[in-house]
Order: sequence, then C-alpha cells, then structure tokens
Amino acid sequence: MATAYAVQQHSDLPRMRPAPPPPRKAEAGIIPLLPGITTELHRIGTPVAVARGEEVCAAGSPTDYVYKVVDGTLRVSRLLPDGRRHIASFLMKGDFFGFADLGDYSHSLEALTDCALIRYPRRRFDAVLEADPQAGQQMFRLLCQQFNAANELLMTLSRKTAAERLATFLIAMTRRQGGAGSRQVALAMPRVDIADHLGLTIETVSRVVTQLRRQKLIDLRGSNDVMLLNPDGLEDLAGD
Amino acid sequence: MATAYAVQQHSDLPRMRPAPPPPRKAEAGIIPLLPGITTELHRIGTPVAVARGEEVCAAGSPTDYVYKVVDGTLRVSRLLPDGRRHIASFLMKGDFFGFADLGDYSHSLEALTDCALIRYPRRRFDAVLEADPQAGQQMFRLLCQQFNAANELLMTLSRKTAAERLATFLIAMTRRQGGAGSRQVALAMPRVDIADHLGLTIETVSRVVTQLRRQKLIDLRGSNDVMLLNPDGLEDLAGD
DNA sequence: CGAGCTCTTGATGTGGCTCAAGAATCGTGG
DNA sequence: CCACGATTCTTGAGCCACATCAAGAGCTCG
Repeated sequence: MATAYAVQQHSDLPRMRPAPPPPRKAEAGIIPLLPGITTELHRIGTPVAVARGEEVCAAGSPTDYVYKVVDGTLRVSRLLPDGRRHIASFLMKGDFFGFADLGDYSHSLEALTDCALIRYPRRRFDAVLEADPQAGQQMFRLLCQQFNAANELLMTLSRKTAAERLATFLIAMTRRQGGAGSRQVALAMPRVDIADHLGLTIETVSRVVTQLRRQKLIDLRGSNDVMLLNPDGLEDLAGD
Repeated sequence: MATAYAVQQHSDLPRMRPAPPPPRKAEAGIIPLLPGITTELHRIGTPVAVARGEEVCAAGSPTDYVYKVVDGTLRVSRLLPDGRRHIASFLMKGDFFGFADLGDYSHSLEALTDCALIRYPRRRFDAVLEADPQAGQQMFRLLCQQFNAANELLMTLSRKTAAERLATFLIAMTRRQGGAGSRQVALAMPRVDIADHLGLTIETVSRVVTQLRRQKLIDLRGSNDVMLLNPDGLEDLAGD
C-alpha cells in the first residue's frame, strides 16, 4: 500500500506515465478557527491551515488523524505502482477524511486550494464516537453518504461514455457548490484532476468540454468557470 | 431512481443493450435457520430463503429491510435507463445489504445461487443500532469495509486494463472464498456478471480468461472453476 | 437427446488514448 | 504595468484496446 515503488514493468502493460510530482509536505500551521461542530468532537479538534498544493497526508502512512474541511477544496487520490492515478473524491466544506481507514490511509489527501481544516487525533476521535452516540450516528450518516457517492462514481466509471461522465461530474459539482438550482461552478481542480477522477485523459476531458460548449449545454468564462446553459439537457446526457 | 424507464435514446449515445430480463420476485419463504449474530440484532431477524435467480429487492423500492447473508452468493446491481448495468458487489456469507441506503434502495439485490438470508425490519434495525453501541460499532466497521472495497473497485475501473481487472477480481474472489493462501475459486457468477462488475463485455472477459490460461497464470476445470497456477504472477498483473 | 443457455473465438469497428504542436493563462520579477 | 517563462489547456493526426457483430462449441437440464 506504499506509494513510491520502483517501476516493475510487465511485458504487455500499458506504457508508464510519469508519476505526478510529489506535493510538498504540509507545514500544518496552526490558525485560529471556530470549529462549528455540533457534538463532543469540537473539544478535541485543532484548526490547521494548509496551502495550495500541499499534501495533508500520504497514502500508506498511519492514520494518526481524522480531518474535517472547514474551507477550501482537496483531492483524495491513490496511485498504482507505475504512476497511474485515481482521484476518489474531492472534499469541500463539511467533508471528513480518514475515519474509514483502519491501519493506514488508503488514499492521499492534497490541497487544491489554500484550505482550513480541523484535525482530530485518531484515538480521541474514536473515543468520542464510542462515548457519544450522537457523534457516532453523525459519522455513520456521513460514511453512508460517502459510500453512496462512491457507488455513483462506480456506475459512472463502469458504463458511461466520456461525455456522460463529464456531464455527471459537472452536475454533481454544481449541486455541491451552489445547491440544487445553481447554474454556475468554479471548478477548483485542473483538467488533469478531472481526468483522473473520471478515468479519462486530459485531452479527452478538454475535447468533451468543447463539444458540450458547441452543443450549447455549457459555456466557459475562463477555463475553470463553468456555466450550465441547459441543465436539463446536461442531466439528460448524464443519464439516470 | 426507478428501474424500468422507457428508453429515451439520446442522439449520439452508445446503442442500447437489451435490459437483462427482470428476475422473478422473491417468494421469501420462511425457513428455520440459526441467526448467528453476536448482538441484539439476532432478536429481530427473520430467516428467509431465496431461490437462484430471484430478486430480493429492487432498486428504487423503499428500504423496508436490511439483509444479512447466511449462505449463498448474491449480486448488488444497478441499471442506467437504457439498460446498461453495473454490479457494485457480490455478497457472500456474513455480508449485509441495505443499511447504507436512506429512503430507497439504490441497488437491486439478486440471488446468484439459492440463498439463506436473515431479514431485519429497517425501523427495528435502526432502533437496535441506536440502543446497542456494540451493534452500532459493528455496522460501522462493516460499512468501512464496504466503502474500502468500493474504493478498490474505483481504482480498478478507472485505470486498469482488462487483464489487470480480471486478475484483481480473481485474486479478491479467491481470498474471500478460501482465505489468503487459497488457490482455487468456484465462481458463482456467469461471465456477463463479471463483465458488468468490471466494466467490460462478456467477450472481453472470455478472451482475457483464455489469455491468462495461455500465460499459465490460471487454469479452468469447467468454465467457472478457476485454479490459480501462479498467484504471484497474477498479483503482479493485478498491480498494487 | 435436443432446446436453450453460456461460453469461446473470429472479423471488423470505434471511442478514447497517445503523440505532437500551438494557444491561453497564470505567476513573477523587472 | 508589462514582459516572459512556466504551466495548463486546446486541437489535430494516427493508433490501439476493447466493443460490436456474427458464428460455433460446450454445458445443462428437462
């Protein structure tokens, strides 16, 4: 489960992709922040600031902490030995990380933007969950949501076309960022992250974006600022 | 979230695949079975027998029950409106179904073999989880496992080749069925289910099986009885 | 023992990947 | 505020892994 293996190329494997450059290790500067948690958890959390591009924790390292996102966007990713990458999810305000991992983190957590997090020592976190049923319920519900999101993505990756994947992604991101009726998204992640999330390449993502634009389903104001011109049409394309 | 939509073909969508025939509805015959659960849960469970091919519950129907598998193998699947299918997981002895779904089931549950299940009324199930922290913890751990399995599959579907996917699948199934050192699997599911699990077609699965056989990585005794001739080689191929 | 599956194999097609330039965009320092 | 180097994004040409289409070959179970 370690991240940086030597490359052991197999005879007929796809050619290797250079692994993305390892992000700088987070300095974990302590900043003052109101926790805003409704349970016992707020007593054991420490506010932490993380700069854009920093790695908060590495896949394979021991799960010493659980994190809650207060502000900013992060990516949850994992590498194959030869550098192929998958981004399991993007985390935003209110999302938790690390409480489903047992011994070690299965994924890395990296900041896409400057972020404000709250860090909970794992042992105490577990202790609170045991002692406070309220908190336990809340974490259980949260884990359910994450599990359901993972299953959505499974359907998307296993059976949808590139255009359907992107439509699904854009709708989901728009909802998360602005609520149900919203028609605008400021995507915090570059194309390569979208590609690695959707099981595509940057080029394909780029091509599909222009295709959706030509079909008047979306419009761009700067490459990461997306406007949904025809949400119903997009939804239709996304399927289910 | 309903299953049987009218087909609304989009201009340039992939051609439709005929939806798999709807399985017969389960008769849910009550049979005598020892529950074998270590918590309060055993008091509210009812043994249920389900015949091969029957649907235990349908995607989109209300989550009236949670199920535990006592014996047999089932598939957890979901359809796109045009019939494309994904199988999220296969359930075996000890696995639970339905406790992560909120209002309605997001997936269908269908028996691949004759099965023995235990059925828990959802309301009472939730009540037990609230009252019995022991049971709550157990379900939380179980959900963690399912979540981690889903993430494994995400990595597989997003970035692995057909051969790597099948190798990953065969190793996982072998471990689940016979433990770490085992070298044999009796696959309970037909090729089409493997294909829908791994995001491939039957033909590709079939071709990869023969390819792995030619490479002396596996051998078959009957099309569903697999022997791992070279587990390390397979593992290598599976990656990570 | 034969009807209906499921599985295998072959021929051909194609969606998305790879390789290769450019064009925008973004930081950064002068 | 602008120049410019670096990064990200777009676009094109060609290719390849896997899908599709089409037969057969085994199984399985009345």
